[in-house]
Parts: sequence; structure tokens; C-alpha cells
Amino acid sequence: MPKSKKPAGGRAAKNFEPRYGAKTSFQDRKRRPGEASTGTTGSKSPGHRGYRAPEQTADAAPKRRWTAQEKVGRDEARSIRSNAGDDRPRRSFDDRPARDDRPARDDRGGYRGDRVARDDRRPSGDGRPSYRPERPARSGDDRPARSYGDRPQRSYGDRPQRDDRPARSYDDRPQRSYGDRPQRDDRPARSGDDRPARSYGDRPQRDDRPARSYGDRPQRSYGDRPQRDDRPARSYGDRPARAYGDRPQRDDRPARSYGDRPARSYGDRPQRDDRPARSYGDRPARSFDDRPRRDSGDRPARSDWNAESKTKAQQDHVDVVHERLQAEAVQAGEVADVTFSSLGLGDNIVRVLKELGAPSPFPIQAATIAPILEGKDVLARGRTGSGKTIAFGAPLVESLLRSQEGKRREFGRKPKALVLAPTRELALQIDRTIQPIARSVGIFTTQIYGGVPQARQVGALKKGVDIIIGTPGRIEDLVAQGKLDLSEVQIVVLDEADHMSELGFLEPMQRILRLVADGAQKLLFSATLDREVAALVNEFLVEPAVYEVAGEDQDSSTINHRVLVIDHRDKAEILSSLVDRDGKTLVFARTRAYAEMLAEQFDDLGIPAVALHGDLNQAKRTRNLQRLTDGRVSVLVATDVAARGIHVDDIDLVIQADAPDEYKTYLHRSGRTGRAGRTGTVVTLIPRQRRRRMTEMLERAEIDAPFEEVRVGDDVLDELAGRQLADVDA
DNA sequence: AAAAAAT
Repeated sequence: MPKSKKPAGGRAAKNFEPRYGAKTSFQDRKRRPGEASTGTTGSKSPGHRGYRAPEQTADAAPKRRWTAQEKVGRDEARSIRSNAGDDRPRRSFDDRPARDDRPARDDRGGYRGDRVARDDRRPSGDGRPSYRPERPARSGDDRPARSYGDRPQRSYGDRPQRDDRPARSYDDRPQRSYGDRPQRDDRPARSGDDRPARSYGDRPQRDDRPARSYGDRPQRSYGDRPQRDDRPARSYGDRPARAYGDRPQRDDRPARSYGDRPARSYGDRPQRDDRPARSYGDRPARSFDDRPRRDSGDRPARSDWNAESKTKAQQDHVDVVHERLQAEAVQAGEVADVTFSSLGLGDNIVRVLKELGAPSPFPIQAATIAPILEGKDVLARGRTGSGKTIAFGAPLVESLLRSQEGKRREFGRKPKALVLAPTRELALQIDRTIQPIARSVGIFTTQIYGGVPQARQVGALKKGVDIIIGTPGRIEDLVAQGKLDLSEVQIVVLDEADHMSELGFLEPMQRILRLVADGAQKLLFSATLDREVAALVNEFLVEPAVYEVAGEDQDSSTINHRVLVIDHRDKAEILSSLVDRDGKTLVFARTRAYAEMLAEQFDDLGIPAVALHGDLNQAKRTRNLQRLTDGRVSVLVATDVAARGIHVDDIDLVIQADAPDEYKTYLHRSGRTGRAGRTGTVVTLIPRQRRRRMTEMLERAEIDAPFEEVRVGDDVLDELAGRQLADVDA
């Protein structure tokens, strides 16, 4: 609202709740002095200066926010590194107190006022009651699930609180987007800040939204506000319609893209035929041929690698692949004797690898390290949990070290290597592996990903770093701002390269790859590397060597696959039964809303669970994943944000509450368990009508899984949950 | 549908 605080704030506070108003003002004043060591803030607090205050506030606010965010970011980083187990206790305690503070804040009064006003405007208010409980959950920074569960239950008793909470929760969102908690603390201080927040957060709008229902949430997520205006008008009925209307187009698009790719690949391949023919014939064959073909299986025309590979793959691809690999790099006999040192890595790096739990190289590492050190472009496929991060990370560091030998670490030097990942969590995880390796030889890394304040990242860039590990959006953003220069990047790694070549990622990847130094070495890794990377390979790679590990088929897998055919109405209960167990369980849901709902459901049943999806702010995402990692929670319900790359040591059960649509997704999700040779089980729930689709998908994934009709209470559920006899006896 | 920038 344009009506800034002063008029509204002063009057509103009095009108609504004199108490709150008074308290708030006091608190603000006190805090500001403390916080605002900056000085100018003092003048602000006396909001009396009508006009100045707003201006100053505006100026000051950003600074405070950033500061707060920076702090948050640091805290996050620390907590991650130190495994700060504090959170739990702190969580609940910290969070709540914080909340308590908020209520006291002026904001609430203001918010409430807004809400009321807006509520009156819109009939949507009717929907609220039912929706509200949910929303808070969402925003529920802490554990949406719990908060959700709690609220509904508390519902009436708590409502007085709720009123407060909603305010909080609402506050949180805007905060989230900014940086979160620190801000919260700050808020009281920032009276001026609130407004912007309000306008952004628009609780009122949100109130409306709830009425809209879940479907909106995901959409709302970030860029909604402008859209929101539109949305209400559209209403639900319209959306689906649109969606359908659009689909035809979508269908066309894919078609186009496919059409184009093949075209490219066709055109290019002949040239490459020679190249690929050498090393390619072998594995790319498989990988490239298999799935792509299926998609557009018609084109026998698909040249070279494809043609060869197809033939070989279809006829006896297993043998072919094995031969190739063995011949190239991964001979079984050799691998046993290979050491990191013999592959060309220096002593410091070898020592750190040992500390990281990698005393000797895994096959994929034995295969790729030497060629990477030789400067070759490399495509590598190693199944989930086979050690790909070290396979590119260690030689990456070694290469940089060699190239910088004798040189001085200059302040503000430009980055020399870039590692790109599809999710922030994966970028973080990769850095956790590479950073210690790099530090051991005086090379610096920094993370560049979204959802957190830029300041710290930019600060690191100013000082000068050697390796950047991040996600495409923020990297492009900083490049556009002139804060990141990729022109001296000599090595680029694309982790989950096939995924990075998919529709939403391909173009950003192409733009980024065009920014790096000419002739920069390119490394593409993925457990499901296939022809999908052709667009990138054709444009950016030169005579790439292709590696995969021999014998990596399902027969050698340590994952046990099961498919439960269920009645839809039993789904919730069956899921609860499956997650009610001792080990760590990862549950995949198709949508953010469903992931959130399931986490809440489990939590309500006394099974501690948290959610991980894109509707959460980055702090919560990081925290919730950490909770599973350190065992404070044994159930994580996630969207496909957690499907690829994420490594949590002891996950022994993966449950797909919704079956994936693509075989690749199935492989990546299931790959969250059974890592590094450990055993694990993957359970997929499907309704009867999905049996055929599921069968086809499993065929593409080359996975054998028994289908079992299951009902609530069946023994198989106890077996899968690992309860077995104990429960029976009981 | 989800993810990836921010506001």
C-alpha cells in the first residue's frame, strides 16, 4: 500500500491494537540502535520525520537486508559444514521465539489490517479456513509438515496464535525470498522495511490464493505476484483449459526439437563419424542409441554412432560395451591395481581423497582421470553412486594446479574452471567434495547459486577464486551484472549432463558455454548419459573420449526393485505404513504440494518427516536435507529436485509415491539408494491402470521388478518396511 | 510438473 506506515502505522496501530503498536515501537527503537551500528538508523526510528523516514528507510532497508542475508548465508554454510546438530533444539526454540517477536511487531497490525480489508473485498475469504492451515504449513519455514499438522489440530485452540502465525508465515515468505531469519529478527527494527515486504508478500493476495487451491502454489512460488492479478480473473476452470490448449503446442515443440536435433546430429555426425567412430562406437552407442531411438525410433537413418551403436546395442550391446570399456580404461584386472597416484594425481590430493573415504579409485575414476589430465574432452557414464564427482573433481583440481604452477595467486583473478549442476543442493554437494581437494593444494572454490544473497558470492569473486561450482541461473545473472567473467575458464564440467541438455536447461547451458575460453576442455558426466547431449557435444566438444564402466547392468546392481499395484484410496495408508520404519527413507512425489502434504501426513502420525521441493526457501531446503543426512529425521519427502546426484549415506528405502514418467527419472530416483555398493530397495506405487506404462518404462530402464497387488495391512508392507517378524509376533 | 535468477 502506498499509504506508508506512518499514517497507517500510527493510526492503524492505535485503532487495531494499541498494545501491539506501543510495544512494537519500543522494540524497534531498542533494536535499531543495537543493530544499526551503522548510525543513520537512529534517525529513522523516530518515525516522526514523516518524509525522511520513508526515504531513509528505503535506503537503509536494503543494506540491512543484505547484511541479514549474508549472515544467514554464513550460518547456513557453517551449519552445513559443521553438521551443527543444534538446529533441532534451536529450531523449535529459535523459530518460535522469533515468531513470538513478530506478533509483537507493527507488521502484524499492519498485515491484519490489510488482510481484513482485502478479505472484505474478496469472497475468496470463504475458502480460507480450510486452506489456511495448509498455507501456513507451506510457509512454515520450520517444518512445514509439522507446522501443518499442528495447526489443523490446534486449529481452534490456537487460533489466536494462528492469527499471529499466519502473519509470521506470511512474513516468512518474503523473507525467504530475501534471506530469511536474520531478517525476521531485524524486522522489528525495520519498520519501514515491512511495507515493502507487505507489498511483496501481499498476504492479502495470498489469502485469496488459498481459495484458489493447491494447484496455484507451485506457480505462485516466485514470480507470481504480477500474475496473481491475472489469475484470480482466470480462475481454475480456465487454467486446465489453457493447459490443455497448450499441450498440443507442447507436443509440437518436442517434436520440433527432436526433429532439429536429429537434423543437427545427422549433419554433424558424418563429420564426426570419423572421430566418434574411434572411441564412440562403443559406449556412446549404447547410451546414445537406446533411449533416443525409442523416442523417435523411426529414424534408422540416424547415422553413425547411433547406427553402429544401435546395431551393436540391439544385437548384443552388452558384450560390445564391455569390450570397449575393457579395452579403453576399465579392465577389471587393471582397476584392482590402479591407484590415484598412478593415474597422475599429486600426493596432497591423494591424501585428501583418502580422508574423503576414497583410498583407491572406483572404476569410473580409474577410467576418466588420466584422459582428463591429458586435456581431452570427456563424456562419462557411471551409474548412480559410482563416484563420478571425484572422477571429474580430482583431475580438475590437478589440472588447475599444473597450469598454475609457478604462478602467483592474484587478487581478483578470474575463475579457471566451472562446474555446473542442475540443482542447488547438488552444487553444494559437489563443492563439499571438491573444496577440500582444492584447498589441499591452495586452490579456491566458490559456490554460485540462487536463492541466497549475492553479496557473499560476489565478494568471493572479487577476491579471486579458481573454481566455480553452481547452477546456471545465478551464474548467468552475475555474468550479466558484470560481476563474473568466464572468459578465462579452461575447464567446464556438466554434471547430470543429459539433464542439463533438456528443454529448460539447454539454452542457458549453451549461452554459458559460449562465454568460456575458446578451446576450453569440456567434461560431461551423468548416470544416464545419452544422445540427449548431442546438441552440446556437437557444438562444444572436440573429439571427446567416451567412458562407461563395464558390467554396470541391473544384474550387478545392489538395488532391489518392487512395484506395488494399489487402490488409490489405500495410497495414503500404505505410504504411512511403508515409512513407519527404522532406516532412512526417501519418498518421491510428483508435485511440491503433494510432497508437502505427505510430509505433513507422516509427521502428524508421529513419523518425523520433512519436505524438500522448490517451494521452500533455500535455507529450508538446505536444512531439511541436512536433517535427513544427520539423522534427525528419517523420512524426507521430495520432488525430483532430489532425484539426481544427491548423496545421503544410509538411505535404504526409496518410495515413489508417484511413478515417474521417464525411465531416466526412475533410474536417478532409485539411485539415491544402493550407493557405493550398499544395498537398497525401491518401491513404486501405481494404480492398476498404470501397469502397462510402468512395464514399458521398466523395460527401457532395463530393470526387472515384480508387480504385486497390495492392500492395506498386507504382510509385504511389513517386509518392505523391514518390520517383518517383530511386528507379527507383537 | 519440476528445476533454474530476482523482485
